[in-house]
Amino acid sequence: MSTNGRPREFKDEAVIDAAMEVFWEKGYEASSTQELCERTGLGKGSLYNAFGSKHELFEQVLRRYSQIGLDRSIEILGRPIPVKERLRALFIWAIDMDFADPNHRGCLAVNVSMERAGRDPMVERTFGEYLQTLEEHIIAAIEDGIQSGEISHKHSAFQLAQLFLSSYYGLRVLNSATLNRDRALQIVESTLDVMF
Amino acid sequence: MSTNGRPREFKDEAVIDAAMEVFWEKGYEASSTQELCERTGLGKGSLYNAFGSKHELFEQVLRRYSQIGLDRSIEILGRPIPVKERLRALFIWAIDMDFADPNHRGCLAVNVSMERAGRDPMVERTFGEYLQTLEEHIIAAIEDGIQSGEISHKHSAFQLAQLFLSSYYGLRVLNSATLNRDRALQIVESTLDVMF
DNA sequence: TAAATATTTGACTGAGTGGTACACAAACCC
DNA sequence: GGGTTTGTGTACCACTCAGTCAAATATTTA
Repeated sequence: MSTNGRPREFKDEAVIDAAMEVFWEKGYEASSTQELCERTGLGKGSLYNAFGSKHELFEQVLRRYSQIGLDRSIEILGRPIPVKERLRALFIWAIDMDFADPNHRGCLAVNVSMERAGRDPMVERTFGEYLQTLEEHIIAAIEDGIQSGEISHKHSAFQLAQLFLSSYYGLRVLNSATLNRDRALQIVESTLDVMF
Repeated sequence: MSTNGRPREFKDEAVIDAAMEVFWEKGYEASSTQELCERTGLGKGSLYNAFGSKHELFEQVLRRYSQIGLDRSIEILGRPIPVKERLRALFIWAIDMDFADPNHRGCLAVNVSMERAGRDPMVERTFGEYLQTLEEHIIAAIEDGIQSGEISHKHSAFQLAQLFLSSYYGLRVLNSATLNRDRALQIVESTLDVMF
């Protein structure tokens, strides 16, 4: 094609990961380009040359975050254990994430979806696509459980998946305010207990 | 006490309501003092004289929002109808709020709790207190239902209340991304169906 | 009317914002 | 080596941010 120029001194992936930390801690608005530069190690010129704008960098961060979360969720939902245990594992993984960081920064995707609800089509689209894919996998897992007889067919897989998803995200909202791991685990048990 | 000076030309309540609209649309960070002044009709001096800082004004907004929501929730939970219908009414009221505004701004308290999760003790405290009070009233309503025989005592009121609350807030997260009223109503029916 | 007090106004501050311009550096191809 | 291309570092841009302040104004009490 064309001759090469000076090679980049960084890997895009590493920069996106570093930027992710900033957006995760501060949210979108409160993350300044200056801090983004400091934490990624890039100068402004490099950062803007490579990513175009704060918002485009943010888009890549959100896509990567969603992809990682989705990969992990799908892995958990595919484990060779009872479906109820897979759903419990998904809950517990989320709780571990919520309480892993000392300043309980929660879930980046949920945080920014709420922060920018109704004003950022990119965020709505990205989070919406993520949700749809996650839902499909949850429905599939529950359907497996119904077919194998593990789960009663009193409710449809679709109904149960919806209940799971709303409870799953509600839990994370509650975690941001109540900050109590044991309480979160109680909610998980209640939810699974009522669902099955 | 002391002699009066020039009287205020505004009612605090009206200013807080106007500021609420701004924070609701934009979130905390993205609401500028300038827009706050324009929409409240106050000059900067008056606003700072009366409320001290953007953050203190925000605190009053959040308190007022929570109080209004709590009053309404308690009213709904006290209606002389079956408990299941009260919980359904609470769900539907929330959905109506989420979809009332054309740019679906959602729930102010949830939005800012997520936006400022882990970085704003005032928000955590205010939302936490609100949640605790709401939970108490939901538990009381469900206990009524259990005692009257409307609800089976297969699960405790505490368990069911937790499931309701997580599903309730999860629904609002999902609403911010999927933007589909019918879908939200389906989730409500699924949740109530599985719960009872 | 005059003193005392509280509120309003809007210009102003210093720091910080996202983003740009451009000189310079480092690679490739001939 | 030149010529081209791309990346980097930094000074700089116009603008916005939250917050301040002194002067003007409106009220009550004396």
